[in-house]
Amino acid sequence: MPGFKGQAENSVDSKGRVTVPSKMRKALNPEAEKSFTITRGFEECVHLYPMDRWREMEEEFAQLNPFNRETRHFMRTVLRWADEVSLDGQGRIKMPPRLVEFSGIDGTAFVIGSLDHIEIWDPDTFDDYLNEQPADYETVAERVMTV
Amino acid sequence: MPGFKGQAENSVDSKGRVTVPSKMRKALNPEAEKSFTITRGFEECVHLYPMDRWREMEEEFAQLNPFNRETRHFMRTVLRWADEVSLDGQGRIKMPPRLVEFSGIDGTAFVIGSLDHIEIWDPDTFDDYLNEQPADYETVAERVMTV
DNA sequence: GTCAAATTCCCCACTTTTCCCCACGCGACT
DNA sequence: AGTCGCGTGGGGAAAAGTGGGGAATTTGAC
Repeated sequence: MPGFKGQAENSVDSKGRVTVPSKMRKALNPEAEKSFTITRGFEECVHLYPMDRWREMEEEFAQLNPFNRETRHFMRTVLRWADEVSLDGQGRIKMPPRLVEFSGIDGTAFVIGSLDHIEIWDPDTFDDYLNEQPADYETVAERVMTV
Repeated sequence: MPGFKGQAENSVDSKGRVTVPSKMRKALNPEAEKSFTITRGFEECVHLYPMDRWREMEEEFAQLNPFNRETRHFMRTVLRWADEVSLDGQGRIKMPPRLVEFSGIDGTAFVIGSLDHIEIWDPDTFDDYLNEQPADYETVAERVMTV
């Protein structure tokens, strides 16, 4: 089963609904049953995990030590922003208002397929993010992909 | 069975009743039979454990060495604050007055799903907690999730 | 032991939000 | 030119959260 890839710029209507690009919907595992966990990602974006993948994440979280202060801070952040959403008949999800606000989205969402999850950005925020990067693509690639 | 996640800001009425968010109620194991153990948590919050999960915790406590001074202190703290509560027909629990006072809750409760348990905070106290955190989310995530 | 007061429990009613269904427009491919 | 798939918008039904009242049970005092 292939991972998520590609990008799209879709509208976010007044009810906070965003269409999940059809190509990404086709990459969904039937096991996920059209439902996702949506939560805060890194660098002002929102992460969308298909249910089957989220289950695995939960198991990883459950292994962490709850008596460690930083673990608690981490868990509280990931989990309190998390919410369960499902595709409606039109292939859309409803973004919780607090995640719309967090990501700075206003009318338009930039959707990126990212293997096991989908990222949702405000288009302008994503541009800024790209411009902030100190190293160019080739340099980063070399560092990341060199063992 | 999915863990608890998400957040809500629900009212605490004059009788000390708080609605457990419906999404969290749906994540309950039928085995828990709508009853919980409520007790003192860490950092001025209150913890709510579904009965089935609390049973497991009790077994873990029973493994501890009762001839160790700190073990005794730990057990006395967890257990003396603990109380059993159940959902009413509207999906609410009644918070024991001493836990309302302990957490500083006054009219509004901030409820957070945290996998195997639910956390209940005073909203202002939770804000303070967040502001006290020395490291940001990205940094903490990298430290916690890097093996 | 009895009564009064307070607390708990359970039921009903209201308001707001959420969810689900239906209908439309655009573009691409046949 | 028609059809199919995809993305977009709105309206009505259902559910979630909130507040209050009355019966039953417990607590404490006399």
